[in-house]
Amino acid sequence: MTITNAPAPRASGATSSVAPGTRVAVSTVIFTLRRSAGQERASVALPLVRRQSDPHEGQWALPGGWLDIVEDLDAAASRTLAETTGLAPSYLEQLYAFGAVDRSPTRVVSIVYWALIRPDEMADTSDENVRWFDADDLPNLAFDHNQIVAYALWRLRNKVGYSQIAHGLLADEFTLAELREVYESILRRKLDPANFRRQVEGTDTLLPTDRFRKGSHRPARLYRFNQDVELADRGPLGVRP
Amino acid sequence: MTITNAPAPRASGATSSVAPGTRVAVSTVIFTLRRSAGQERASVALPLVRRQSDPHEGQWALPGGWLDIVEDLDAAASRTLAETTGLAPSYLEQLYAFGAVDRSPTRVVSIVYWALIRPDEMADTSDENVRWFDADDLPNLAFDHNQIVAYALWRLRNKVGYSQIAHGLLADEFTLAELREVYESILRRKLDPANFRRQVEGTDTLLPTDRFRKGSHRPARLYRFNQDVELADRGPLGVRP
DNA sequence: TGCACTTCTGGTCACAGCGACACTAAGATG
DNA sequence: CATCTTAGTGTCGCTGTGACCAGAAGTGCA
Repeated sequence: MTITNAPAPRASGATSSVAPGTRVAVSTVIFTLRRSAGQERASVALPLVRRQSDPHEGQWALPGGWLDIVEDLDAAASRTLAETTGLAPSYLEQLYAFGAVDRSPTRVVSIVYWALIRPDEMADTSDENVRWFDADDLPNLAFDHNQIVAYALWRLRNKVGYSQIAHGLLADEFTLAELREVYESILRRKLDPANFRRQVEGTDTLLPTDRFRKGSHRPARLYRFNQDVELADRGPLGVRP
Repeated sequence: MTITNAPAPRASGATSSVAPGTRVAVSTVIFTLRRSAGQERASVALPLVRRQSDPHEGQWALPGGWLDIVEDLDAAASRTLAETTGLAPSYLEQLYAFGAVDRSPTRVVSIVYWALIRPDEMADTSDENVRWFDADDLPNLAFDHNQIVAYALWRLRNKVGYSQIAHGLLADEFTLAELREVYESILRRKLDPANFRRQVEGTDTLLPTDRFRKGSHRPARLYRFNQDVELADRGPLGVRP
């Protein structure tokens, strides 16, 4: 294996012969749901930023940046997310650490997070260099970011089956049809409305309200996520947004 | 939050005023099964090394070391494991990246792996500074390593339910009773032999041989792990030992 | 107003998976 | 040879789930 190991200048006033150490970056795969015109279902979308500098300049890449020396990993991910979308995530979890020697010309270990944000809270970025892409229709990304997104998608589709993360894509109050549509969009298949209702009502994760959503046909009851259950979900680490 | 940020000398000939960057370490939680004398079930055990140098000197800690600049993360974990046990792991997977600012006096991001090795392949280390501990009865470890082990144990007990990792703790050929004992040790509860057989035979993960294990009472058929199935198990990343 | 249509909501039915448990097979032990 | 222990088979009842039916309650159009 050939390794291009171009020395990168360090920010401090070191002499020029300093060998570059391993640097730590933090990137985030930010998912939301987006309903494209004419599409039957909503689709999973994520923001990418166009690289302005040397490695892979001009290509699209995951939002991220260097880890600050006095910044926790989670905080760095939140910062990344805020700088891209201007929002706090409704869900944030560490995904994986990518550190293959040849994934970048200089040695970079990327701690990658994945996050969910609610479509209704989406600030429309007027930034030319930030664009939202369909997760299933991505261009060639910089570095190993295509592989990273594929893994994040796998985790999303996997975790939606046994976790309550779907609520991270909905507003405070929602109908069962809206919740079902989140699942259908992520899993890319239709779910039976009656069976879906039975399953989700079997758990204690939903609190029915006495309000209804009118407008289309028969009014649908609005539900609310049971906050008490949410915390037991994660493992002993308890990653908090 | 107070941060002790003692400068650590860099290996190269830099001037003394170089601020220390974030350093990357790799540690591994290595599990095996051990049957203590008088114990009914085998128990999960892991090796710890006594720290020889400054932070937390004398305390027990997970085996690990600095990430070499031309070394993949997986390779660093394998090296760690070899240096401790002298063996190649039968299972190796990345666990989590720990990077809280205050987890060490200097800024260290630890990429933690967890691994399984077969009890029968255990080389008994005569090293005074390496000792195997019961996972459920650990002393106070250095840094945040108690928390790390707790998380690794959670993952082990979780993953054994939906994955085939139990085979990582067995020899090539084994009886169903031996396989069941692995599950019982990890999950810390008895399993019904008949139901266990039905479940595990329902999958295509086991290949029956025509050999039997004699010695105790009625001879038990020896099984062999179906290698073809193993690969489909992991996600799109496919972490290989 | 009345009828068709859509969505919400509750219910039934058949089937698969699983825990509990009874029972047979076969070698070890004395 | 009788008894004990472990290996392996079969059965029963419960539960969760997919497929599907049917009534409830609105909208929209003739």
